[in-house]
Amino acid sequence: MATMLDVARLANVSVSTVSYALSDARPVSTATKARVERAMTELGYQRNAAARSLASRRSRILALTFPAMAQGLGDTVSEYIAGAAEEASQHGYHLVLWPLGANHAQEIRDLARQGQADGVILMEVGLEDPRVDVLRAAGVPFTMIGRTARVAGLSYVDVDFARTTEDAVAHLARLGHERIAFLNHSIVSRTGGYGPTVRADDGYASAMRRRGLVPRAIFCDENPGAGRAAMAGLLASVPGLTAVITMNEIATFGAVVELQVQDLRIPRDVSVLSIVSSPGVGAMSNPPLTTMHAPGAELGRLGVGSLLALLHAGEPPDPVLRTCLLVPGGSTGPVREERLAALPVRHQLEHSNTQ
Amino acid sequence: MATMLDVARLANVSVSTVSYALSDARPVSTATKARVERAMTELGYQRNAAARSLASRRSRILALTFPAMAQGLGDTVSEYIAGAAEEASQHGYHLVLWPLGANHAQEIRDLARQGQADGVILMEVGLEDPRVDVLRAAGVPFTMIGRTARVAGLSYVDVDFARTTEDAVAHLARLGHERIAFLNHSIVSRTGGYGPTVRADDGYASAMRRRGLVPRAIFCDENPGAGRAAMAGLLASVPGLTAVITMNEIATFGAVVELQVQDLRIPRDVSVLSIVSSPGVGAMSNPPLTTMHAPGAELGRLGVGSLLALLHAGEPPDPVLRTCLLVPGGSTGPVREERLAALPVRHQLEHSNTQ
DNA sequence: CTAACTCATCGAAGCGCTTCGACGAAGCGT
DNA sequence: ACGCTTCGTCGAAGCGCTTCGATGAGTTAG
Repeated sequence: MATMLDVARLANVSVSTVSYALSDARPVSTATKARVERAMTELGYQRNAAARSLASRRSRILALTFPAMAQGLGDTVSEYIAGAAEEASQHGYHLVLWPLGANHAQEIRDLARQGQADGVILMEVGLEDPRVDVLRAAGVPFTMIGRTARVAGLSYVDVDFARTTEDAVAHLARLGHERIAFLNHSIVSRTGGYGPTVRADDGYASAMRRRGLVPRAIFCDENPGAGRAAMAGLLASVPGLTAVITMNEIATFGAVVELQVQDLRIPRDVSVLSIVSSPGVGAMSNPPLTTMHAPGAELGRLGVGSLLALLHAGEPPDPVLRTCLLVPGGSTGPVREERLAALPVRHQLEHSNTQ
Repeated sequence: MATMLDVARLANVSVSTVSYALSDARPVSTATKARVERAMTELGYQRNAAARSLASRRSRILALTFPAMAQGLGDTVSEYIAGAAEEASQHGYHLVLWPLGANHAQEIRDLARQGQADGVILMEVGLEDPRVDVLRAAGVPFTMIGRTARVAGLSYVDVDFARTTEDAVAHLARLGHERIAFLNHSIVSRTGGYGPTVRADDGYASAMRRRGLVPRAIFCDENPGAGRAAMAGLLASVPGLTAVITMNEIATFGAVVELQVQDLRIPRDVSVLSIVSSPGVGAMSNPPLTTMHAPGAELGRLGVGSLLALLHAGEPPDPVLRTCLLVPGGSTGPVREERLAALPVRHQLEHSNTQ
């Protein structure tokens, strides 16, 4: 491997000039820069990362902790990663993923203190996330995607669940729906304080009540079977149900099947709106689902942006919330009079769970 | 951050002794080692990674290139990552994931030449993978999970598709099945030369022919809708079909639904065997699918092992193939006489495709 | 009792870069 | 024409480790 000294010799300049030519930290004449560049390509030169980090005291690496979740990763996570990687490389940083979950707080801290990364991005943050305290105590710069219960002084970007659920309910209400159910993530995630589950549940309930409608939320494991069962449960307990908002991609597959099996047409009989999802996943169903697209790539970019701001300014930048945008598909439509008319007397709808 | 010099002073030894105490490259008396360790914990010392890499000329980092596939990641990939990470850390290495696909060959090479990693593991290798030539030409040590068409001199670990498909057919044949179809990955992956698709297709066809049975393979996109359609197609074109082997997790969900919709019971009427999958995913269906479990974690470990062997010996170690193990579930059972008896005359089964 | 080793430790020389201070050579206002 | 900046460049001092050769003390063989 050629070193900077080799380049300097070949270009007839000093090592420091080569360094400045590369970094633009001091002016270098265009003629010199050209000679340096020619020498570099001729030698196939690549700057040694270790020497660079050692001398400059920063690795130019950002780490994204990567939950190797049992459930596998969806579209959204992939988008997030791609967005983050792109933003990082535009700023001369390199994004790496660390396959370390929420229970590896110490390990994350140690790696950061070894200088393996200049900052860390935490994904899948719980309302009480042990990593936050550990990293804060160690002075490791970090940003979260998602957020803990107490966010004072922390840097984060997240989906605006309040706004997203409000928009979801608004979309359906505008189409005349009133009996709108919500199929959420698992009850375990709710009791475990997983932010999206909790915030979406709250947001949905508020949005419904604000309109004088009765919320009907159900929690559901992330698999098609549970989705079918949950949908069946909703149909049995909510007569005249005309719309369901889902925030559980895999379960939504099952829910759609159950509707088909019960001979209910989408969207003629029941509208389905899949939120915090993506049109790509929505397209897997028939009809393609109307979705509210999670701003994955954008959050990825913003997350990296926040971390870099924190790194350079030392101050946590303002948090960022982004709402999901409605992407019309074929699964939501106006409520049909027939279905409403077929209703018995008014029901008492309640908040309930299934595992 | 405390440096090694701080530790040395506190422990009243030289810097080199601290280094030897940490690395065991030379003997250090137990008394001294104890003093050094005490000093380290007292100072909360962490070895600086950059200095270490620079001085020793190796980063002790292995990179796993990580296809941020549109389709998201399944269980198997997660298992693979976890296995690889564990094996790496047992050998004092750190596994990082690089979100770079098959079209980022140059970038992977450059990062390696900057010393960002000592070696690279390639996932999702195609039969003609551009990364292989680039990395080989640059002298970057690498191992593959999966393999190219020509594997001479290359280091790889892979699923033994020939053996796995043979075992799958054998399992069903033992239960009396003869009309066994195969639901594979997409036709695009087949024509694109994606190894698993091609090798499983070949293996299945051979296993069938070896028994005098007629192969009936269908290719299918990775979504539930396509799975339903594919299953419907198979049922229509293969009268008396009693078993289907699937190697397409998401499509399998759809296939199972189609069977239910057509009122065919699993496994009474049709057996379903999901290969190169995992019991976890199988459990998402009802009944839980009998699966052939992809040896994800083991391949992860072996992949890292191969790469480390390559790094230390300089010679590519012998390739490793691992078969998938049958994990009984509730979706395969003996063929029923009634269904066989209901058959019309013998059919000609052919090899065909759907998108 | 001494030559020949082994053990435990130390000092110093880098690893390949960044960055600071210095220094001529221009350029500029007056 | 004078000091003053600014520009372009250089040399040297590290960054925090690893690793090599050297050294003295303790052991063992003959």
